[in-house]
Amino acid sequence: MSPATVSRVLSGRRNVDPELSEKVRAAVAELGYRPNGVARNLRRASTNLWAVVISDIENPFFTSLVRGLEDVAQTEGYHVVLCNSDEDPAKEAAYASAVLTEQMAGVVISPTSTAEGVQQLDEAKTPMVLIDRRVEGVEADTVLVDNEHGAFEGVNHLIEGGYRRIACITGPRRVSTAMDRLAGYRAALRAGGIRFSKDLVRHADFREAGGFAAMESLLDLPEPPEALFVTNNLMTVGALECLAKRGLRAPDDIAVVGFDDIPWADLVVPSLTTVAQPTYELGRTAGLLLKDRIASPGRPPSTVTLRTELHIRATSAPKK
Amino acid sequence: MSPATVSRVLSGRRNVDPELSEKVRAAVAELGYRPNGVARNLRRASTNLWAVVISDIENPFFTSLVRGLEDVAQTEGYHVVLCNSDEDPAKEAAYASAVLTEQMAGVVISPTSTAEGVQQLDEAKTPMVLIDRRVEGVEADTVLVDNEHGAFEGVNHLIEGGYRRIACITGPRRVSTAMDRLAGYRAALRAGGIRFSKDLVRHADFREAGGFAAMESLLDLPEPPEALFVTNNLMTVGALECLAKRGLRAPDDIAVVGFDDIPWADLVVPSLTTVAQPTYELGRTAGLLLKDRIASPGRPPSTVTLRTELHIRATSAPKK
DNA sequence: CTGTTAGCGCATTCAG
DNA sequence: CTGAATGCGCTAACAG
Repeated sequence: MSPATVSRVLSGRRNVDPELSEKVRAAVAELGYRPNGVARNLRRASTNLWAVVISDIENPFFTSLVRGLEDVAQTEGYHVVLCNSDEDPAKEAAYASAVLTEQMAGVVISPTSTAEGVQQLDEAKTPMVLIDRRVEGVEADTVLVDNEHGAFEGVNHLIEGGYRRIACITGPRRVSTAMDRLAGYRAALRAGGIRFSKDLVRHADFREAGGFAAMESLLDLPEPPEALFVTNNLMTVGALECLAKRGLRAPDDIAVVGFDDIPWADLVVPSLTTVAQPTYELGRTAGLLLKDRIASPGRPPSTVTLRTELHIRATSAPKK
Repeated sequence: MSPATVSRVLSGRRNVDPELSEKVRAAVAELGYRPNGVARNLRRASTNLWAVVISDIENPFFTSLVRGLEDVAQTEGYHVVLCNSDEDPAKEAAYASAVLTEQMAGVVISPTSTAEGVQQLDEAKTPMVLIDRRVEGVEADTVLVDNEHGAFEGVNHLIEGGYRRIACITGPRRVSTAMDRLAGYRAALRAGGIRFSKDLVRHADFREAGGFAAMESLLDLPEPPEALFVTNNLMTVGALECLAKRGLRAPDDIAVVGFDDIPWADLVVPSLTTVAQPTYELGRTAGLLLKDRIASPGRPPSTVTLRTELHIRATSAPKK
């Protein structure tokens, strides 16, 4: 029997005599034969690996997203390689390089501020899906949430609760997500007839320590805010820690709305009001887009925008 | 110039004339040449991939562990492939099979109850590190925590708080971790002069719903417990949800100690007392063991046991 | 429908 | 120290 026949049977080609096919299967079972995936990859000039490049798997936002992606990958016959960029453009670039040399089939990536790796992959025409953030000058499939609208809803909810002096802690200016959410904050203020004040806005780094420091600086204002909108989960945690350290409580001393849900938010007291993102769906959608991109590389890129959902809990209770 | 020379330069062999070496580097930069990792893998008969097979990346226990592993992998030049087994032996076996056909360099695995995949990998002599759980009949490098001692400390802490009727929700009988922690619970009762009662023990499935159901059944006892020890984080969350649903509060109605920390446990009120595991270190240690195993396959297997740490917070306040 | 053949790109012989 | 030649195991193209 020829190797070609075996190959055909094992790759599930149809044009093989059922009888021969059965003989092959029997022999395979008998000998415990196992195809060599690496050789197959070399021949096909592509692997069955997807890379997911995110800033940190320890952030629950990404954890759930990765889970969604991995579920799609599994049903489509791919494996997911986990890459933590830690928001470091150099690490992102290093992983992009690895994607190319290891001939991975595709990439799902949340770009760092300079998006070095993204550029590299774009030039190499690697199947790629951007998640969470847009990148100027790169035309690629993208999965986002309605950041501006979500922020609007969160801040508007505070305004409806009677708060007017509302601060905002957002992310770096170079990150689209930070700017989109800030825009939603401004739009809500405008709609509520509240004047925007630069003094109540802080740009931090999307991390816990950044949120902590920003909160400190806001509390040290001559006239501290009576409510706060924070544009991601880690900075929200940092801000809450700062409040706890100063003996302040939400919502009595300052009302709080955060972007991104945190695990088991319902259990904690006082429970945190959030603009929740459909994180699992984000990952799942990215996986489906990547699959399509691989199947038809020529197709024009599409952007999918998913909706956020305001989860009203205790920290945003109306002003007394 | 010959391909062999280029190969030698790029793999950092010493025996190449510095001048030629420089010329190669220049040409590589000039032409934007990129070595083909897949071909290298075929030739070397091994890839630079590590698989990490865990039940669910959405469980913070595994998230942090994977982060620790990935950090080691990165410094050692490996990539981490993420595999969610969902405690399903069939999925575990499927991933084990993929590890073999894709010629991955090693595996870090948290075995399911029947450990089908683990057996497969063991027979194939794949470099493998077991985490979190032991497997009967498999001699492999293992990273554990001192489960019995950790459980002892947690339960003893409740006893010292004046509680005597202490229940325990643990995991399946086939999982070593569940039994080790149950043993610690029994030992603490014995040391405290409290009679062990089977009626106060529940075996659930290490998931949220299981913890919820077990809590219900304990609360429905003619004489419900006054304190509770739960042997993992998800079941603890389930138990707390059950309490919340019934309008009961910890520690006033029932004191609670959980195994595994949960993210930002300090922020929540009432904050949860836990037997915390060094999850990042668990992953890091597994990575270091795997590296050593790959370097010297003949070496006898070793087991590393890390210490848990009792984090005393509000839900275990002494009995009034 | 099946067999023969060639070559993917590299690392490793072995000669020189 | 360098170059030429071989083969890792598979699949695609072609011939029968």
